[in-house]
Amino acid sequence: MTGPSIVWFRDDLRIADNPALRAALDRGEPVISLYVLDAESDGVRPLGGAARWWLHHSLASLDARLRERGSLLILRRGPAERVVAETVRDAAAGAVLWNRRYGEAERAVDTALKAGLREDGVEVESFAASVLFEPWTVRTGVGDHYSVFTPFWKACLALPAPRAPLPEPREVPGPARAPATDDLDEWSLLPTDPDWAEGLRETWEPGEPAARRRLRAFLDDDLGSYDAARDEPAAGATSLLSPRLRWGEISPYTVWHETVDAARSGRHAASAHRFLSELGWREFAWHTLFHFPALADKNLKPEFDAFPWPRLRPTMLEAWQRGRTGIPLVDAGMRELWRTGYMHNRVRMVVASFLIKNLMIDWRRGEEWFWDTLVDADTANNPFNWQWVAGSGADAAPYFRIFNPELQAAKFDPDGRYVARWAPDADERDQIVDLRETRQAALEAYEAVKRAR
DNA sequence: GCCCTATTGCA
DNA sequence: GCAATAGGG
Repeated sequence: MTGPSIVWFRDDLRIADNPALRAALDRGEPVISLYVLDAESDGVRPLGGAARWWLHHSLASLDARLRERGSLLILRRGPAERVVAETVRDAAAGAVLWNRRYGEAERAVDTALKAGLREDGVEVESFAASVLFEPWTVRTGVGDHYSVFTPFWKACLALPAPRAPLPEPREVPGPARAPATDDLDEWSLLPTDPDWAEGLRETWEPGEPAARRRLRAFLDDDLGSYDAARDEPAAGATSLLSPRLRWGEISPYTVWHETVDAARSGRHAASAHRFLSELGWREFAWHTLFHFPALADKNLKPEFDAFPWPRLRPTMLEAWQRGRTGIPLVDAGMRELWRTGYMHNRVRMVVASFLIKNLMIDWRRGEEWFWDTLVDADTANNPFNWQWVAGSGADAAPYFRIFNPELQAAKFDPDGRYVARWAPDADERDQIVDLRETRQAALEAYEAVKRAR
């Protein structure tokens, strides 16, 4: 069917290595780039506050890049299945292209839309773009999915290497008459009353060009120290790519290949290997979500349903959220998060362990807070990693592995630079719980899980 | 991807 | 008295 090609952008806000966009350009018809803000489809999780901030700026950046190339980004809001179908009808489009999603609710939308459009004679095609290995391609010897990371990643690495990234298009010709679009400002994605985004503006530049520069700077300047320093929150040794990958401003294929190239030309084999395995954890989280769609709600290990969470104490939860626990490393992490929409990975593990094991608050409350405050939270990695810390997840830390925030600080922030930066006053506070007593109580509560096994 | 405790070896 | 290490949660 002839007629313009619609590229439905979702978590892939880039023009380089975007197979759906590439396929649209190859059709030779004008291209309509569409983004749908969908808070209505069944089971699709509404974005958190920090995510909305990032999305606003990333969409603005994508629109600017499309305008430089002869078109623009069309914005619509509403349930995606209806909105995309309407856009197809209004534009008399001949094809709709998108990059695949792996959550259950998202797949349901995409599958229904695909069927409906094909019935109307519209070409529909989808592509792999946000994971290096799609969930159904990685199987154990007996055909199961993996539940332990190391064999999972080994199996991935034994598959054919991820394809090379596609080059960035020079032109994206739009139709003579562009379809109607919403005004991005009308979506009110940015906070106004109050405007709490100052720290985010100071910290981040969303958008594809900045994402590419960040990868380059990381590989050129920081890769060498990554393996040794990645666990030190004050070292600045990590890639800071997580939000860029979450929004698809850069593709994992690009990260993969540029990292492999950097390692080939340098002496950073151990660091490159380690960094790629972090991409592997990201893959593992998406695969786990694909096979266990209730990841954000249900314990992956059902015996954890027996865990005796005490009645929620809102003041404890709030002290944690605001960084007022009196535990320096915990407060530093929670304030970094509140200010910047980000937290160093080592500190994420520490604050999560503290919430779950010392405060005995259900991991879901922590997951919700991170969902609302992190710029990089996605529907797979956020719950996956919370379950990992809780002990209820895939290849999780055993429950009895309880982080001691003071020892973690001594080990990974020995000169106290990170704590001094984010929580210089934390030492003056009373600690809201006794680390030793609460650790013991958590170990005793864990007995219920062991009995339920 | 950990922490705690007890024990051992050495001073 | 301390550091290193094993064993177990």
